[in-house]
Amino acid sequence: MLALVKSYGQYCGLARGLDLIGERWVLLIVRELLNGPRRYGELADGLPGIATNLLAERLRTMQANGLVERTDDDRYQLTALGQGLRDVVFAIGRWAYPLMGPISEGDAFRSQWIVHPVSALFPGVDPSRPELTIEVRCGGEPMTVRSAAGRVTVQEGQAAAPDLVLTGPPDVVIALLARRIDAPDAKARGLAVTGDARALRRLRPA
Amino acid sequence: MLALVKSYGQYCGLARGLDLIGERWVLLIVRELLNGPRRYGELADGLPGIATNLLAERLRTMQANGLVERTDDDRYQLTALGQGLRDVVFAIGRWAYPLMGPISEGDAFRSQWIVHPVSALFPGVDPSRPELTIEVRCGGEPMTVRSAAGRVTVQEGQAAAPDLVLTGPPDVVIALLARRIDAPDAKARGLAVTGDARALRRLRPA
DNA sequence: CTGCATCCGGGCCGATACTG
DNA sequence: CAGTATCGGCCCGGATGCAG
Repeated sequence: MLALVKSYGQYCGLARGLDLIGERWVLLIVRELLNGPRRYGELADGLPGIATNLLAERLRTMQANGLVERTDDDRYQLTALGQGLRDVVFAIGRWAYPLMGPISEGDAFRSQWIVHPVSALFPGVDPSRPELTIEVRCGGEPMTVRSAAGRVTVQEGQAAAPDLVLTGPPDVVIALLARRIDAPDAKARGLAVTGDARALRRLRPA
Repeated sequence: MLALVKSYGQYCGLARGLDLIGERWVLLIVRELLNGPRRYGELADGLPGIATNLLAERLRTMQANGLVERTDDDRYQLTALGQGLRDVVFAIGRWAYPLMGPISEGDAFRSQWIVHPVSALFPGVDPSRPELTIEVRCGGEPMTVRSAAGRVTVQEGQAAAPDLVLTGPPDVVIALLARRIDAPDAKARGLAVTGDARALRRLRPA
């Protein structure tokens, strides 16, 4: 095996982990694959800014390191080891979230990027959560947030019969779901609401 | 400010976080500083393999990004934001720990690197933990693991009157503390024990 | 001696062109 | 669609210099 990646050569768990995930783009590729298996072109689209040769090389290295494998239909998916990085991705996201300002002009955005922050807002199972289906439109493909049987899931695609449709910038949508702002504030910041926004209050306690 | 670091330019919490901590060596510098303020030379010693110019440049960037600040006596220490990375460092360590084999010849090691894995073994407060002081010698400066008032702490330096002294390779010491192996196995793998190793059983439930 | 700065060779990154 | 080939430039790593 070619150890192309420069190892830190330190007997330390953090250093060993960074030998596998410390290179540029690796954790962002993991972010995309945490939502399920993806084709090469889908990954390239979800990683604006990556060069095609780098994506190919990273996928090869991640495969050699046991993070990624190919499916029967030639898509890429995380191995069990790769799935274990969910906690790492969420830990970094939680840490970085407070220092995210409003979205700026030069920032790229993909609608699937709201899956992790929204999932983090509604962890685990809470039977007191109401049945609720929300369609979110932040640009690109619409996303569906569904609360059912106490569990909240986020999927790509529009909802069949949403109770609520939120259309606007991603930072405003997330702030509203997190109840850091209320509906009038969100509307002042560019959000359009179809349906009864008061349903959100029962989804997440203040 | 000069944004020297190449940003991913993605409106995503993970990408924003990696803009600050994704560069090589940054999280390892955080690892060192999580144990308290350090001088430049101490950092260099705790980061074998780093080039001196890189350490200086990283510290400057981390200071500009609000992760690190200087103390009155010109040492480096983490800001509140930098301290928040403890969860990230631990998440990566937990993930990577299972894929660490025994220490190999080319690996560098520093005794302070056992602080995080040992701390992770004994989280929070547990009143049922016995009062116990263990001196650990894995090479370099000895370390002291102290269980007092239900809380386990790890510090540099030897203990005044340890109940137990463990001398041997770091992987064996940690495996014994984690109770993944027992005392006879540990001795077979190069560990020397002074005192009654049975005291460890009360420190951590099987 | 500590705490960096400078210099240099090689490799990685990023953009583009190209191919089955 | 799914990569491979190529190339300029920047970053990394190692050695050395030097000021307080």
